[in-house]
Amino acid sequence: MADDRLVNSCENCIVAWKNFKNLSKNEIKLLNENRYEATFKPGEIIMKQGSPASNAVFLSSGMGKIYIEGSDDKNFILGIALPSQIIIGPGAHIHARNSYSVSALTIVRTCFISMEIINQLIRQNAEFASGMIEDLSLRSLEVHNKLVSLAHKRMPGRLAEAILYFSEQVYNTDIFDIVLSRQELGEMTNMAKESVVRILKELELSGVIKSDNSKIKIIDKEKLRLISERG
Amino acid sequence: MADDRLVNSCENCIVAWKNFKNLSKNEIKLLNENRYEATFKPGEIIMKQGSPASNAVFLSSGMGKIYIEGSDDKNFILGIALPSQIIIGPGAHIHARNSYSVSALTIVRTCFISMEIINQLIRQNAEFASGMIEDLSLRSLEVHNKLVSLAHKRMPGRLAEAILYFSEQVYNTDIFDIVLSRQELGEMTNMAKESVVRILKELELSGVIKSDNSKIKIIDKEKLRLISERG
DNA sequence: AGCCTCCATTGACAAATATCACTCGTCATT
DNA sequence: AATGACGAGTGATATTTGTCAATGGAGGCT
Repeated sequence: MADDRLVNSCENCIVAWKNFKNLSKNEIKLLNENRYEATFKPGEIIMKQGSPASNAVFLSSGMGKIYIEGSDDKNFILGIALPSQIIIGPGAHIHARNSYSVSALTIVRTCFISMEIINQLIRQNAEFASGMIEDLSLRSLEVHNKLVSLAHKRMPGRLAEAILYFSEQVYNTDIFDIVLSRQELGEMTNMAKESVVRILKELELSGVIKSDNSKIKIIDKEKLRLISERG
Repeated sequence: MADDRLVNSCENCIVAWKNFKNLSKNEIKLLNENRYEATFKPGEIIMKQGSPASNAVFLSSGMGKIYIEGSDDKNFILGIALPSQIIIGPGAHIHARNSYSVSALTIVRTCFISMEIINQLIRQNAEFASGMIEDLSLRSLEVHNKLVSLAHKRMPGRLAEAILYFSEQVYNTDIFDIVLSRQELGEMTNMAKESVVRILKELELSGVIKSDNSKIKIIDKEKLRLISERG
């Protein structure tokens, strides 16, 4: 039977979650036989906050926006979903509900793997469980950092931090086309879109970055880092 | 050999972490033989942010303050450490450093258990590992909530939330003596101590609570909840 | 008793940030 | 080519919140 899936197999997948390295051949096979692919267009919702967390999601290509939906359309963007990560909210292990939503920013190709399989692997493979703990801890640390950032930094610091995030965690270059609108950049740094615009301009005037519409170029990374750290 | 420790044994400990229920008799024995007790006076530091996360801490009595130390003495209080919880930062599973500090608010009696033991148990007991994942997830969810709260709520909402937290998670009653100073209440809700005072007064004037120095009494819980949720 | 320190409280003011109202492009659709 | 929707950008203004300075009370220590 021909397999017309986009990703041939978990075994040789080059964007597999690092923790899958801890699985045996048979366990990988189990994964591979129980994964489902789907492709999303920009704007489409991949995972919906509050709905049953029945699957873990993995991106094989593209970028997603991970965000918490608050009341009155006030969203908070936690970060960008990328390949090689497991996308699964902390709620999955508690009440089996998604703790956040994920929507496609570009064309996104995904693999879905049932939480039943994931939980089975956790129970039967201690190294895998450890890897899951590590991943959860890492996410937790990131959220801790966000918390401190929100609590202690003023707008320029938070925006500088976001720019560094995109440069270092998402694009791995100092010049990039940012996928987020000013509005979304505001939802990520907790500021009004007008403030994003103004502070972006300030950063440009002080020679730290160059920003033209969606294009952002970091001119003085050290200064940017200083602004990010000083708050 | 006489054992003069305050807690007789992990086996019949009534404030044990719930996940220890997943351990076998032998594993409990291992815990019990490798735990160390210490008593702290108010103000003393139980766990220091940045220092090696060599132990998990458990309170057998008293209350602690879990806080992140930012730059320039700007702390952020994450919550109150209580008995029956495991106190261990997410950093322990990543780079073996404490992600936050914990200091005693009252006289605190603690058990320390080495991370080596904890990690060994994670590796050899899948149920225990699952329980650890659950705990981490729960903490993660709490921090997510804090994040949304900070980002979307104004001061009265955040303070109302903190009061409800103390009422429901810490004291389990509607009238209590709060252990935190106004300053610390501010560090928990991200507001200046003067603002804490002012909003406490507003809440009192609108008949939601009664507050006299450290004594807080919730008069209208529904209204308080409304303020907390509406932001 | 007198002194000292810490904390709560208050009022006046300043700083940070949001909101509103509007203009201007750009791009897709008719 | 005209229309409309959406996002970027700008200036004026309002709101929220922090900072500063000062006062007073409670408790511990000499």
